[in-house]
Order: sequence, then structure tokens, then C-alpha cells
Amino acid sequence: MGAINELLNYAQKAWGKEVKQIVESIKLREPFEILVGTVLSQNTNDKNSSIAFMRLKKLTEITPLGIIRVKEEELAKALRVAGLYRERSKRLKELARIIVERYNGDLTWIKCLPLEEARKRLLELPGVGYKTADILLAFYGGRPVLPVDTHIRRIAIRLGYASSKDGYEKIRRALENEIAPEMRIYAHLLLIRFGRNICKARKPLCDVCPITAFCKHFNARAT
DNA sequence: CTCCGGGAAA
DNA sequence: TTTCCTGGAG
Repeated sequence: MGAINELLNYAQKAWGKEVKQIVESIKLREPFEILVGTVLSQNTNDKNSSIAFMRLKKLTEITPLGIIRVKEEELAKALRVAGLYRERSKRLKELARIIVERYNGDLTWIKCLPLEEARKRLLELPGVGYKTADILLAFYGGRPVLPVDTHIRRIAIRLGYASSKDGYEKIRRALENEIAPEMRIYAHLLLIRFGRNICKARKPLCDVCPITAFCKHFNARAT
């Protein structure tokens, strides 16, 4: 049993119920809504990005045409609470425009195309990088990818699955090797909670962490 | 590598 | 008052 499995075991007991509900609720959403929600969450805490999402929903329908219709200043006003709002309102309108232009507003190809082709097309969209692309592939597309965010990256490095010099793809593959395909969405959310609450960037709670025996970070400090 | 940025916690 | 949180693009 590896460190990641021990970690997930612990995280499941702590946050499993909450996380399962989130997985189910995201699966019911339209792909464009997931995309917008993910863009709003970039470099922003969950609380403020969900407030921004609700304000956006009140302002307009969250579809490519809905975003195109609303004025950029109105969009910026709704997104302000989440920060980075000038960039985001601009990029969101650009994103909506390109999705209409290139795909006639339809994102169902995320589900149908071969995985690498779908990923490639997602990455060509403005405001979509590896993490955002993988969120769509996993949550909407049902693809067996593990989206890697900053928490997951930090955990992977501390546990020794990756080095801080490694790029996104290398870290993703290293972790995917440890986690069964059908468990990856669930594991993604569990890992984030573990990272936020236990394996924090500053002052990690190593005294309550169940896997310090596996942890390079902890053992390097202890000695 | 720097910029984009608000709200909350320290 | 400062620091933290948190990805993508130029």
C-alpha cells in the first residue's frame, strides 16, 4: 500500500460523503457551465469564485451566447469579488466567442473525440490551460484523467512522487499510476481537501497527518 | 519570471 | 499591515 492510497483512505473517511455529492452535482452540469466555473476558480479561493459564479448567473444565462450578450463592464462587475476580474471578463467573452465561432457553441466533442485530440482542442481555447482542460475531460467527458491543481502538485512533491522541477504532465502521470481510472475524479477532490486542511502550503499539520512515515518533506525536516 | 486582484486570516 | 489563497498568458 503506497502513501497515496493511505492518504485517500484517510481523506475518504473525513470528506468522502461531501465529495461524492459534489462529483454527482458537477456531472449534471452543462460543459460550458463547468468551464466557466473552472475559469472563475483559477488562482482564486472557492468561496469567492462561487460568489462570482452566482452573481454571473443572476446577470445572464451561463451559455456562450449569454456571455456574448452581456456587456464586458457588467461581466467585470459580477466577477470582481473573485479578483483578476478585468482579465477574466475579457477572456470569458473571448472564450465564449471562440466556442460559438469554432464549435457553434457546442462542447459535446469533449465526450466523443479521442482523449488526446479533445485535450488538444481544449488547450487551444483562451484561458484554458492543463488544469482547466483536465477538469472538463474528467468531470464532463468522463475521461480517466487526474486534474492536478496546486494542492495536488504540492502533495505529490512532498510525498516524493514528483520533483518540484517536473511539469504538469509528468506529475499527472506519476499520480495516475497510483490511482485506478474510475477513482480519479473522486481522488482529485479528496486530495484537494487533504491539501487544504492537512498538507497545507504553510504550517502543514504534520502532527495529525496519517502518512508522515511516507513523507519526504516531513522526514527531511525531522532529521 | 511577472502580472493579474479580491477577500480573509494572521 | 502583511501574507495567503489560487492558473494562465505575455
